[in-house]
Amino acid sequence: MTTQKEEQFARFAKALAHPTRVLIMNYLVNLNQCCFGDIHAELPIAKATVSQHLKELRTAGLIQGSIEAPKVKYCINMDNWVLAQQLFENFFAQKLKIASCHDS
Amino acid sequence: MTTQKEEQFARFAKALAHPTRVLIMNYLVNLNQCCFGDIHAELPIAKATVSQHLKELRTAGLIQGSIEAPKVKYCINMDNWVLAQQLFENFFAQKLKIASCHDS
DNA sequence: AATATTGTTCGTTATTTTGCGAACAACAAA
DNA sequence: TTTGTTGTTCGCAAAATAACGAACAATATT
Repeated sequence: MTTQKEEQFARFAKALAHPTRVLIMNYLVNLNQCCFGDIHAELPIAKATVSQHLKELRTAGLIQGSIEAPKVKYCINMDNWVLAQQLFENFFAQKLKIASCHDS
Repeated sequence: MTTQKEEQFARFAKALAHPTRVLIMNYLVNLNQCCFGDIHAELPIAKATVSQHLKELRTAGLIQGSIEAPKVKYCINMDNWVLAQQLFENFFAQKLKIASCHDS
């Protein structure tokens, strides 16, 4: 069936499968520091929802957070960022052997 | 809020957010032709479920199918494959400005 | 015309996701 | 010690996803 690589790839893809989470990732990539409040301020949604999206990104390993009381600082998880980058690069690097279909 | 690019990125990511769909994509990338039955034969799941996954990939624009009675031939959608490739490449090409956090 | 092959669609069930407000926890500040 | 700030967790509701068998549709074959 599916390989470990495919499972991991799908896990990363799933974490990125929501516009809000993509926005959060883009936001984090372009900052050298930011806390929950900064992220929440960027979004038109309740803080409970923001917290939940952050949790999913954290669970997927794409970000990490540390407590700097009374704030919580978030950032990209370097190791997994690189891993995800490689997985997606490999995925799209595959040479297509297509005799393209018509229609859709 | 979220941009069109982010929306599209999330849509592609969502399509790739399930191991079975990743497997289907990898399978299609490496063949120059294949029909529903070939894909179904690769998977340990009911054909109704396979059909549903194919539909999602089709809706997301990553694949396309054409009828070659009585079979249905599937292949990668070139245009959107390239688009997705670019979106993911741009996403991961962003230079990180990280003062990394600790913990997780 | 009857039958077989190939996939899709329908209807159902179970699970997960998304979103919110309210309650809570942890710490800082007054 | 009381109050304020900052986030997380809880409980809930609505919607979407995943999976299946059965029924169906379209075309080949006999």
